[in-house]
Amino acid sequence: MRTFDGDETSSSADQLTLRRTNLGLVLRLLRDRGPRSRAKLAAELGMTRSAVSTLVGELEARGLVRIGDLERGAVGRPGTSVQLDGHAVAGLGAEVNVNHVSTMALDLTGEVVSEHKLALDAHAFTVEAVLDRLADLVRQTTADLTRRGIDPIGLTVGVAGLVDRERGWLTFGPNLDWQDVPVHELLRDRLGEAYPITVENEGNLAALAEATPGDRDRQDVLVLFGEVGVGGGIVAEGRPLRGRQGYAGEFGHMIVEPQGRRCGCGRVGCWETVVGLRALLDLAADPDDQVRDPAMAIDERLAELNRRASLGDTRTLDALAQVGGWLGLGAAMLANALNPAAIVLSGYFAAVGEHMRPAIESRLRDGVLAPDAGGTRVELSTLGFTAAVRGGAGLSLDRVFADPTSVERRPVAAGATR
Amino acid sequence: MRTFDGDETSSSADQLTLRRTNLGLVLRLLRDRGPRSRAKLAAELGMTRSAVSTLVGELEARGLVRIGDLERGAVGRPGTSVQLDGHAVAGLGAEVNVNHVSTMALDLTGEVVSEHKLALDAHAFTVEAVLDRLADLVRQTTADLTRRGIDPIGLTVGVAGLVDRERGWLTFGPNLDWQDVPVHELLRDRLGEAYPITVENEGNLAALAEATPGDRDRQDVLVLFGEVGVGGGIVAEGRPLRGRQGYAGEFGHMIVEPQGRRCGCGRVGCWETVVGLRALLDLAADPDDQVRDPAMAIDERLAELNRRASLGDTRTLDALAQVGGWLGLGAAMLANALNPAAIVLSGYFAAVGEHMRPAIESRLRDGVLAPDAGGTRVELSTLGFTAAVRGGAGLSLDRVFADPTSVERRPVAAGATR
DNA sequence: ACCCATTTGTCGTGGCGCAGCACAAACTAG
DNA sequence: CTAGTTTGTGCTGCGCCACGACAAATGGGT
Repeated sequence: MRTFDGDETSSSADQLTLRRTNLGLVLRLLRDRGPRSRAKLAAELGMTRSAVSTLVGELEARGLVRIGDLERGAVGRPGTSVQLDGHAVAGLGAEVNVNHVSTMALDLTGEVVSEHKLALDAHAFTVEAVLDRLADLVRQTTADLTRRGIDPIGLTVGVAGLVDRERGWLTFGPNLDWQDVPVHELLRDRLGEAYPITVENEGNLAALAEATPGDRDRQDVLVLFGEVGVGGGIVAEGRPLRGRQGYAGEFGHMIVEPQGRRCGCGRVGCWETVVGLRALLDLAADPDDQVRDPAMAIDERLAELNRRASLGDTRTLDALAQVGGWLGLGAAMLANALNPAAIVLSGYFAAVGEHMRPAIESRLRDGVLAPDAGGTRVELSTLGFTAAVRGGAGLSLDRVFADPTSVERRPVAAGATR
Repeated sequence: MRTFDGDETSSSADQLTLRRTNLGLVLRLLRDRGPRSRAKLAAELGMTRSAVSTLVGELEARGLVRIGDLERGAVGRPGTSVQLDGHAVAGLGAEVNVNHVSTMALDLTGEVVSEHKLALDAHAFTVEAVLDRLADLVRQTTADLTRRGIDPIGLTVGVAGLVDRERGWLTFGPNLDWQDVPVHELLRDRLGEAYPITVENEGNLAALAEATPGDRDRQDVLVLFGEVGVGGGIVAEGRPLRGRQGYAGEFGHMIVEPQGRRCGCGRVGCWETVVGLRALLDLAADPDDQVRDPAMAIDERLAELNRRASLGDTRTLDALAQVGGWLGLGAAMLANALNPAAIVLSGYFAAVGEHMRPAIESRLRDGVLAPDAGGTRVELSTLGFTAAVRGGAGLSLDRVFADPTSVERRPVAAGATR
């Protein structure tokens, strides 16, 4: 049984909607299961071959798919493979973080087309100045696209903080020390209206980057992102869980140790006081240790901790086990509440995660009521600090997969082969 | 922009799907916003009046709506009001709990058509015997419907424990002391295949009962259910959040006090050790107090506590404040993670909730990072122990709202007025 | 009492999109 | 080289909604 989704403001469906739906269905099938012939598409979608042919024809006219090689079967006429074509459009992602601003462009096939990053201490600049830099980066990215003849289809901006998506405001960003910033408006002023701009919470975008569309086993994902602060994002049934006001995913301030240490937010016993980067460094090293030297890059400090752990240094191992235990405790609470397929550790958690994993998994197994921890796996992110921009670019692309008619038909190039 | 929802196994959309969608759209609009004329429906859905007319005609032929009174406007021809008709179909809900089995039937308008309950100590019977009793109750309920000429459209069974929805099994039910029970199959054997039977987690159903379809402010709801054990359910964007294996909502075993008391599940410091009914009774009364007498009904014991609290008994008030504080702590953690519009207290929490509310709300405000607790309200459920069956019946009805063509056309009654 | 503006509901026509069917094209097996 | 199989593309038909026209039903003004 199928229905249109009825969550948006109710607006009826007509023939055009039907077309849009089926175009999107074909496009998503090609994304999720790879290139295949029109006949196979028809069989898998339960349509006739003729209907699929016209759909593929329209997608081709919009530059979204192209006809590829022949597909030989056992017997019979070979089919012509249809595959996603990344040369028409790309989705843009951008991020405003405390330490950097960055952008990424993904084409329809998920390939990175362009990537830019600028280290930047957000505290040292005004909001306007930071967004100026970000806009510069976005312009560089779109210039890369223009050079290749690719159209930017949308920009999704991830910011560290609480986002009001409807207005496109960052309402509360304690780490950036921003408050009530109309990010959407400020960026539109700088970048124009050539493509839609969406503002999202960084954690949600990172979580989306870890979820894989179409893969049933990667539709319910929880991302835990550790730096000095701890945040995250939730993807449930393939969709970001934002909550009523878009504030979901603020895991760092769950209170896990009521008699514990004071947190930067003013409360006592927040989860990030025991699993944040500072907690690990406090446990693993004396104040004069090099790994606590602010002048040293965080990556290098984490590498040094990994080196010590690999050499069997007990203090380091104990510290990692202790933080891992706390991490596992919180992970277990979230797993009891949400039963995700995977909890993905990102940020510094990923960097030293291999050594924390035993402690985390043991606490998770012990702490989750469902047998076998409800099937929740612990994974280390491989996306590093690009998770949010990647998720943003992916979210921008979703518009095309939901409605391929949002991409214009291209002029009929007479015998154009490339 | 609209699309078909693409989460189910991909299957393409045709004209019939289009019709189904628009029929459902009309039906849901009538449910969510009440009776209105065809012309108003057309304006709100962005369709033509003629299209709406045929849709309403078809819904009428299926007995789902009926033509009501005239609707006078300021000027012009008055419209005829179209409204949901509850006389054709009803959704069934059922529940297997430790202390009772129960059923409920809701008609399309949400009215209770039939309700049955049987007190029953599940531990004293075999699985088969308990389901025999439940099946009896369901048969009584459908008999009530048949007497009125109403068709049962589906049955949703809520069970206390972890449910594998695809197979319809209760995989793990510690409170019932059931394990790997093929509930779906056992009930189908007893009730036949006249209507589809679905098995769901009790907490999810209770949460669905608290959420209101169509109301934007009641689409993200968290239900906390307190008895001896503590459970709950999550509704996000109007849909139950079940997690990868359907185990989401097991809040009672989140570990909040690592050095605390041992829980019935074998772990230490589970939330239910500090907010479960036993914790409240331990704090509020000496062992020989009447409110701890197992012979006394729980409702009466709670009423006695409420009475003492209202009279200003400090020990009772302190106990409620302390449990309320722990309740608020857990609520804050969940609110940080999920940012619901409302946290609904159910079970015994609702019974004594008025006296715990100040403590809960204070902890919630303090413990949630988002300003003003992210807009999360604390509410007391008024549904009592019927929440799960009501949610189940509502979920059964959802099939009709999603696809009205699943209800058969009725024979054309020649001028049958009644 | 009558006319007019306004709104409602219905009917007929047209366009669009998919299903069903027929058919040519392209291949394998023997 | 033929038979059998599979693929992709026309063509026709049907269902559904948009659009426009029209009759029906009302209130307000004269």
